Amino acid sequence: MKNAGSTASTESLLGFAILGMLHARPQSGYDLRKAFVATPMRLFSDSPGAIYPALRRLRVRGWIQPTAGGHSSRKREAFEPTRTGTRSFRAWLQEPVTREQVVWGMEGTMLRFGFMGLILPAMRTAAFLESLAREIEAYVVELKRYHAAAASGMPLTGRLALGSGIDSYRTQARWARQAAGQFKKEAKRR
Amino acid sequence: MKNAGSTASTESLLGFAILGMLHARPQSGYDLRKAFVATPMRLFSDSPGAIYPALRRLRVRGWIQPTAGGHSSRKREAFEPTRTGTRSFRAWLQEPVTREQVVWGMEGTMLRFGFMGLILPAMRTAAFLESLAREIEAYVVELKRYHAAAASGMPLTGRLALGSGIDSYRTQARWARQAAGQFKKEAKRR
DNA sequence: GCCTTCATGTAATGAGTTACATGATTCT
DNA sequence: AGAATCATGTAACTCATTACATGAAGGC
Repeated sequence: MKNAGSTASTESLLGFAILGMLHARPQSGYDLRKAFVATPMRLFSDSPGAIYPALRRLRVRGWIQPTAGGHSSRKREAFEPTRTGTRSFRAWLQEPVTREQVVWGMEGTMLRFGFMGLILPAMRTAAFLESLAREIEAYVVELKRYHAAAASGMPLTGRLALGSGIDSYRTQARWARQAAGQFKKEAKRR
Repeated sequence: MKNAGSTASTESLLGFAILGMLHARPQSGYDLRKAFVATPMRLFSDSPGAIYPALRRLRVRGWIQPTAGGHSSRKREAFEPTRTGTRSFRAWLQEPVTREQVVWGMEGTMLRFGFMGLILPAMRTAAFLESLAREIEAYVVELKRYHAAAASGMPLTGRLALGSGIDSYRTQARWARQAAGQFKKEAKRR
């Protein structure tokens, strides 16, 4: 589904998801597969045909490397992020939220937010959430305009679907505003 | 991103989106592109490299055909659904809502709902919404369990992201229940 | 020794993305 | 006539999907 939302480096969303997981803890491809089925990261594929090629891509880019310990007893090869990997990851986390990302689904955006706590200070996270809220609110205005204008000529279900979408976005915008406040407070507190 | 959610016939979500638009009104590839940028269907690609191949696929399957009138003045070739196309479309609309579809994003599901008013009776729509609500609610239970269990070992942002996702799902489930009620009433009224 | 699970991979396929190509039509 | 827009298409590339292949470890 189009791009992961990265302007600079182009890597798939799955790639960044893996990179993020490796920032939490060095893991093997098999570990990642298990995590992808057992956690809310189910959003991502657990198929080896997706994960192992992604791992190779990341390795070739020099973003991850096998852990120093080498594959222990069992033939498991765990990976950890390299320094450039962490730099790329941080850059990805800090990319501005675009309208496109909001329109094409919030998976990537929420994934970024979920990983932010690993390596970004609270202030950055607050800024991210505020830009997210702004983008969503702007998009809601656009959607409402359309909803009002094109109400006729659409089946009832179409109008309801659109209305439900608008509501979801508004809820998410409110949430982002409120969470941003929390992180700002957190940033000041310390 | 994985499948459109069809068990029987495999056609991409874009393909079904196009098929649905053609049920509303015969259109050319160019018309569809314009609609995809100008309406909330922006979710779909407006790139010719996606739409024209999709149109060909649908034509080869015998689901759509050029309109009888032929391309009027300008070289526009409008398409309309065939009888088998409508049958496939109706079958797609009526496919049960699966957990996978809920996990992998509601785009396909909401798209189906939005088109339902075109060719399905209110009773069917109500049934669809109820099965949707059931699936979402079951998934929310799963997510909550994970949220409670894995609260530790996740960064704050991760927990918040998960919590926000759960809230969104709950809101959507409530909406589905309420809308289902409306359609049931509508079905009885006539 | 055999079977299951662990663990990594590859091949074929399908579909979307970007970017370019190609005519036809209307406007000025 | 020349420019802009209409309208359809193709080529190269990327990435995920399904399904299959391979070998090693450990349980019985």
